Amino acid sequence: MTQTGRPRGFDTDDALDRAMEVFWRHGYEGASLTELTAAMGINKPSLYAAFGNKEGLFRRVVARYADVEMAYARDALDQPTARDVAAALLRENAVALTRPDRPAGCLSIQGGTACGTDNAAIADFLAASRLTGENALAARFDRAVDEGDLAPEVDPTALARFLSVVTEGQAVHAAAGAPRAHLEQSAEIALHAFTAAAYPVR
Amino acid sequence: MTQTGRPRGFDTDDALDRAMEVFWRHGYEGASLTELTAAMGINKPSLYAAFGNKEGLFRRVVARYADVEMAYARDALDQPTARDVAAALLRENAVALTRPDRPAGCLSIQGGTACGTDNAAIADFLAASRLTGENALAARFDRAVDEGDLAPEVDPTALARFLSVVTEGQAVHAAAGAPRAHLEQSAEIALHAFTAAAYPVR
DNA sequence: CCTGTTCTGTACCGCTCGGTATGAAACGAA
DNA sequence: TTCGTTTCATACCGAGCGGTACAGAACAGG
Repeated sequence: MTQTGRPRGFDTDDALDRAMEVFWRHGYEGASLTELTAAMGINKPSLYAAFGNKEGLFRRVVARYADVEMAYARDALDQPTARDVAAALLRENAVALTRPDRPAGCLSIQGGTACGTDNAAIADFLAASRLTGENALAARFDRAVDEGDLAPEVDPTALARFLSVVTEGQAVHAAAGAPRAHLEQSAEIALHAFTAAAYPVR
Repeated sequence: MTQTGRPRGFDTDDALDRAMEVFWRHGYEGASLTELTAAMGINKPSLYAAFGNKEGLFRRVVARYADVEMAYARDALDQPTARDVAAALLRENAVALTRPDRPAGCLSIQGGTACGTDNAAIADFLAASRLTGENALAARFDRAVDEGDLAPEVDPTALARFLSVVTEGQAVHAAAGAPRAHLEQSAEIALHAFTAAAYPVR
């Protein structure tokens, strides 16, 4: 069906990328519609027509963030061994959190760890989004047990949880201005720990 | 000097504790003066007379939080060895983040990881507050090197940074609703990693 | 008692927030 | 050209924000 009416004057993905940077830098509540529309180059009615409301825009932004900015986390799952998965994840995480052309830290943490009473749904949504990644990691380690890469006595979900904790801590540190080298240093120590826990007999 | 005038109708520390819970739960920006004064049982003019303004109140709250709620972190530094310090810190951290009579997580993270443009000073203040703890930890590990507890080739600040990353990640996880057992599980894995990094020759 | 000082409660300020009514502008179809 | 449809820009809405003016109430000292 050919669309009728006046054509949209902006590209949706471009607008989402501009909005992403604002949410990333200021969080859900800290990002005002004034600042969002200014960054996106559109007016409020256009935003509401395209995305419903502020929360709808945020959810679209987070979905795009997961697609584009978190690709390295999905790619890490393709590594051949559990140790390689952990290494790729932690190292790429340190790089992603300190990209000079992006705000420091992670949208999923910066976006809404602390939200007002009414916006508790935002914090829950982000927590669920992070949990999805953690579960994917646990599933990958389950597979590693099946493949004989990990010993049967190790707990795949515990390993995934530990890596999730470290990546989130890295994000907090990065948002506070920690340089990439510091994060990489911590990543290597965490990797030692992961190896010790994942390959106990050695 | 005996004070003149009408006596204050509320206890400062009690009021700070009530305000702490509100900031802890909703963050700096998410906590409105209406909610704060309601929880503290006072009116806005009393708040402004006693604490200056919202930011002044928050700084007093954070100072009290560090004194009262973070005592376990200072106590951990008194452990005899670096490994015992790390163990006490990580384990007590897991407990503190999931106390049933407190909001989940940590005020220092929940309070203001993401703040609006004008309140960037709040995020910086909290980051500096966390860095103080990290530096105290590094100083403790420096001492451990001097005492021969840690080998000269280990990097005390790197160890402190790693523990700081883990505790902050635990705080994020706890705020998302993770149970205490999950945090303790991750703490043990991190402790393995710490031991491997801190006592390499072994 | 009266006076000076400090605190308390009410009622209010300007401002910004998220969200919207409205009419003009820009297209495809006929 | 005219129409139906969709998006655009302006201007506005009620509500809640952080912060304050003001007058009365509660104390100590004289």
